[in-house]
Amino acid sequence: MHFSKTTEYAIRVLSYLHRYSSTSHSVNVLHQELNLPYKYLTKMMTELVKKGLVTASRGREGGLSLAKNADEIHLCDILEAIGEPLESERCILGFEKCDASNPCALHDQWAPPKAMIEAMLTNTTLASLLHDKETKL
Amino acid sequence: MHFSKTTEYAIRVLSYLHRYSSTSHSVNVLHQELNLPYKYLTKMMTELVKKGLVTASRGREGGLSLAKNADEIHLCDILEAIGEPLESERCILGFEKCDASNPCALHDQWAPPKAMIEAMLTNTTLASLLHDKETKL
DNA sequence: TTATAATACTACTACAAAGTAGATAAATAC
DNA sequence: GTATTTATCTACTTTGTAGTAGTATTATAA
Repeated sequence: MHFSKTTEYAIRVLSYLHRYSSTSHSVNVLHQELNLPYKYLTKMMTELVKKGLVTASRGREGGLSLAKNADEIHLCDILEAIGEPLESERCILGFEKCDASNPCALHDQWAPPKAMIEAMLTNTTLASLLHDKETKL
Repeated sequence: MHFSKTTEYAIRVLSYLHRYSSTSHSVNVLHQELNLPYKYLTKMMTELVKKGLVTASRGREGGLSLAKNADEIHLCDILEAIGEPLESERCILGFEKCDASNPCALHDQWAPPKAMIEAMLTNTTLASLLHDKETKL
């Protein structure tokens, strides 16, 4: 009942890119500032570039920055880019088909928390994360 | 953002033992009825016996049954026995220390869904799962 | 043009969860 | 007592995620 490490990393990196969006940042900087494994980060960022969430520029003064406005990037977009999509149709007990007409034993009990998680992931944007206070990334 | 396979299996098996609690059931029966891998199930059930959720009796007419009343077994007890505890203190972004006074970027947004999940897992008992209708296990 | 700072690629290792295989031990019906 | 049915133990294989290593490629500042 938690995010994958990769998802944690992606959210933190993209939040950082948004918070300090006046310039681009190299993988090395992200590695040091966020204390994430360098090599793993390069792979992940390459993936986020391919998925269109991040733009990369090479050479001196190059680096990474958000490819869209922060209010256009929802948490669910990040999960999807990482390969951990919402799976809103996925059954909590692992059944192939599970809905109100043919529910698993946990279907009804799981519905409210599930709806709340999905609402949070679809409504929360990068921009909305940093409004009130300085938070750690 | 999902349960481990082992947790899924455990919930299903314990629900089955409750629903058909008039008798005990061998691992082989559970394997066939619930379509779960036999050998994996034997390991898991041994663990649930050790943790005190299930009683096992050997020999002919032996098998497995619930060790407590179904209204005394909460979902969180199952998760804990399986080794996937609630981790209510665990930060959604993986930080060691994360609370209201020193929050991560997602702390506030995650709080409501988190509370709902925990309430569901602590309030739901095996007995409460099967009240209204026949559900699949 | 060239040194360099950066991304991008390919292949490997480490570890835990999931699943498999075979042998052993206990209880009971007969 | 014995055969059978059952749980239990030890060890192995598989698979996916996380993380590491080295190199190639690209862009740009000087």
